[in-house]
Amino acid sequence: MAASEFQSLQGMSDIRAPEIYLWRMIEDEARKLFNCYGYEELRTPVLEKLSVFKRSIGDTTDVVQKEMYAFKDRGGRELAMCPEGTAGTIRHLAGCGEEGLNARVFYIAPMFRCERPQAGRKRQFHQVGVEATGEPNPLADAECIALQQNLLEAWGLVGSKIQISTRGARSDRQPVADGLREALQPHLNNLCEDCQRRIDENVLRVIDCKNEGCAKIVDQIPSALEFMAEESRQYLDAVIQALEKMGIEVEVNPKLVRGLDYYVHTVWEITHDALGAQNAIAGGGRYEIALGKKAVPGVGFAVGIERVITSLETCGITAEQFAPKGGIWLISLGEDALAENMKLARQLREKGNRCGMELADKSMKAQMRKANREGAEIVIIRGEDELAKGTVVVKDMEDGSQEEMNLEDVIRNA
RNA sequence: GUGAUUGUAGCUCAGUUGGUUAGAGCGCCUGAUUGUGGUUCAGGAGGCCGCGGGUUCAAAUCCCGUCUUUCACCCCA
Repeated sequence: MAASEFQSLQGMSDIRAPEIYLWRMIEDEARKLFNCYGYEELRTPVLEKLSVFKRSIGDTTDVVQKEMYAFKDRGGRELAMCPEGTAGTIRHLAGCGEEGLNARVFYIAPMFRCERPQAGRKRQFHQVGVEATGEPNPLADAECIALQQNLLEAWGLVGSKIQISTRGARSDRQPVADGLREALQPHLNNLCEDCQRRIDENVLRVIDCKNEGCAKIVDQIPSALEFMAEESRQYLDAVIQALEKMGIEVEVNPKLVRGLDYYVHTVWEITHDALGAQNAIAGGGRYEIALGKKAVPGVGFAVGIERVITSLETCGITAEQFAPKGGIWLISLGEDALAENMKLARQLREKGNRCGMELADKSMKAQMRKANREGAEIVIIRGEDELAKGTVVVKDMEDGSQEEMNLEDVIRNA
């Protein structure tokens, strides 16, 4: 709380115990599950050439235009900190030749976006995401969504909703934009200010405007899907059918808009009510990204760890549940016992025991209090008497019982 | 980028119309006869009142700036 000259940056926070226990659970469960699905971990640099993001996410998107940490380094090179994970991943895979066109990778990494912080939005935030490259195939998309659902389940998250839609093939973009514009034209004067601007810049944004008046108008006009080629709609249907076979329910929402340029065909979003205005905990879709000679097709998703954590908390899942517990606490009475206990602690720790002790000469009462506070299950007491006899007193903190035991036996049974 | 909002002890917060040594609860430390925790009781330590300016005899309190917190818009995970 103490604000100082050397405080951390706005929207960037330090993560420590107990909260960190939840982070570790999330990461551990993710790695386990990704292994089951045959995904390998990929760690890409935080910094990339600015062009990587411009080219893949899109030059005109808000993410690139107003949210990135972009700067020139000492050599005048234009760089940016990754605002999302797909671009860097595909930049890597695009350089892997044949192998990169049929890969399954996942990442757990920090992302950076220079926006004003608010609920569920940090300037440094963290995502766990996957990418599976390969030619468009509805089954691949369905499997990716299945993986995502399994992931949320593995974390114990309940109450999330999945919405799905399609952006159609690239060739559908123009007809969709034209079609929507034409349909909206008669209502132009009734749209909100933003939408009057958006109708030219990015019609799709009009579709998901939260303004009530705009929403009503949008309900009256045909959905974007109706301006797409038949094959594009069939592709979405195939994904939905495959999901149904796996027992995964989705809500089709033609108004779902995903802003990044690289998406084609299937797009989806997971929302959770716990979150407030930023209610998406995960988003994904099929894409096509040209960062090399050949465009890399693939499908993937990313989950926001911070947002998952707030959602988990409303499910009653807390960090404390994953806190390390129990262990042994050593109590030393006198300097000799203290020195000997240092040795004992080392031996116990070498055998994998969680073991703590006071390193200063404190009263027994103080040491016992600390042992209790640290949640020790067992306390080992050593004073001059025990030292002389080669024994220790072993106390069970739960029921308060204690007995004198041979030091060797204690180490052997640890 | 726009509009609100916050900052006082380790934590959660009081602090009257500007006025003397800035408070509480929890936590922490020490004790309640020699080497035994979680309960109780007694005592104690601990504060650049976010930071920098200004007004005033006098500022935690009023004014300006700045950083930060939280929230919304925009957009996204």
